[in-house]
Amino acid sequence: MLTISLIREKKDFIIERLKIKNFDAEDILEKIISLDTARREKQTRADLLHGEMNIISRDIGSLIKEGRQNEAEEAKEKTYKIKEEIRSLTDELGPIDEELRSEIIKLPNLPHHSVSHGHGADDNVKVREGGEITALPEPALPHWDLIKKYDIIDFDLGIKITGAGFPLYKGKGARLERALINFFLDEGVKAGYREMMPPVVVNEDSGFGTGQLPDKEGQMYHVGLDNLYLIPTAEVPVTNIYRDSILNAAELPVKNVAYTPCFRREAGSWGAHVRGLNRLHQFDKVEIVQIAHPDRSYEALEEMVNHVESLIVKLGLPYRIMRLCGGDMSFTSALTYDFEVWSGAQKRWLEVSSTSNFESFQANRLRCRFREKGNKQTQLVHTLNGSALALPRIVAAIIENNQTGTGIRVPQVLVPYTGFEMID
RNA sequence: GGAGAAAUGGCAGAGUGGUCGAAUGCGGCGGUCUUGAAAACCGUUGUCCUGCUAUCGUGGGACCGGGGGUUCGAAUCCCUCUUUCUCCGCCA
Repeated sequence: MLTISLIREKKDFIIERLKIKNFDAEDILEKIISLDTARREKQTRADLLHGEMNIISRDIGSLIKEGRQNEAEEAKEKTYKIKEEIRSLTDELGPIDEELRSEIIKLPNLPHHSVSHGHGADDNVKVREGGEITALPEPALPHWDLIKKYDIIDFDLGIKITGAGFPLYKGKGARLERALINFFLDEGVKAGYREMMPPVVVNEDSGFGTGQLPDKEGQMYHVGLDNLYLIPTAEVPVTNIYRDSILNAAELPVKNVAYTPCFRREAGSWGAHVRGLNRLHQFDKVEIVQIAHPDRSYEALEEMVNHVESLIVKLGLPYRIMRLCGGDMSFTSALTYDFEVWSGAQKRWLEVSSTSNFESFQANRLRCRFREKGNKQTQLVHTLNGSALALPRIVAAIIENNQTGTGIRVPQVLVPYTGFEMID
């Protein structure tokens, strides 16, 4: 959510920046500014009347104390009209506030100046790449065949238990999954992140705080009876730790890492490219989250990008890092890097991490601020997060790229975690 | 799930209708003293909205778990929701 002060002061700047995201903000901004003006005018008037009321009420108090009943009654008479006026102002104010809010949350975050204009994935900019794409023994099997061949992930049983998109990990498949989770968490802790294990269902306030609600309501599983949501990412609970809080500048940056299962309804997004592990309703992910000082949030982003990259390098997967163009970026992000690994048998790049700086966009919704030592004023923090990493596509790439014809070689860094070198 | 009690500033904890944004203590910050530190003493100490001011500031308003109500006036009374605690029941 953009701050109202920015909207008031930099309307034209916002219009220009949002063109990068192919978003026409002009009409919304006009509306916001006129609503805001009306709101302030009425609020000021109401405050003034409240002030008057406070004075009269105080006087009535002392009049009664002094036993001057008649004068007190006269003063009461005076308040009735003022009270009524306040009430009608308040009644008008409610809908204005509501509409103002609903308009403001329609505005996406402003993209960072390095973000290029574009309409979709084809316009993303390759920042760098690494690893080697090696030839696989023929016939190279896609992961959905390999998992059956070695009986490590079972979609049919997942369907039986729950439904499509809820796989059952079996034997060495389950061990591999757990090994990756532990490896990612350990690496995060080594990099200075504090490990967290948050709830995986959240309330409405949390959903709103990180921007899933109200616009992406249909993407989350909703527990109607208790009005709770299954998290689509650990970003939601972990960032909401800091909702409604004021941090000391000295505490920044706050760095947390968390493993959670993630739940996504993925309504309407099934198609040709989502076979097997490519898209699931439930999957495992380790997420890194930082709360940073605004002056240093891009350093933090850089650091996070390097961390994610190091994980992929250690797993020995060919990868590339893409800077998303305006059209492919999320609503809330100011700058996003996507990490893609090469899936040898599918012969395509799979997105395994999205690492973003949200600047103050989430912080404003979260009301998460910080204070510089010796300074009275608070200002909004910057929030960042990134997958480090999302498991299913990593698993897909590992088992496709490391197939030997007689088995699947486990990456060396994982062997201490799995306890075996081959899946066969 | 049943019965009862409670929710106040960073924390502890007063306050049961009238200058209460809120006593007091602790903590924090600034100062005096000291070679330095501690102790002691003095001062200061929330958030949000808004007006004025180039700035330090300063005026007004709101906020005592959330929402609603009664009243000229609510931290204080009423309703409701949420949460916490105690007892009982159930239970990984």
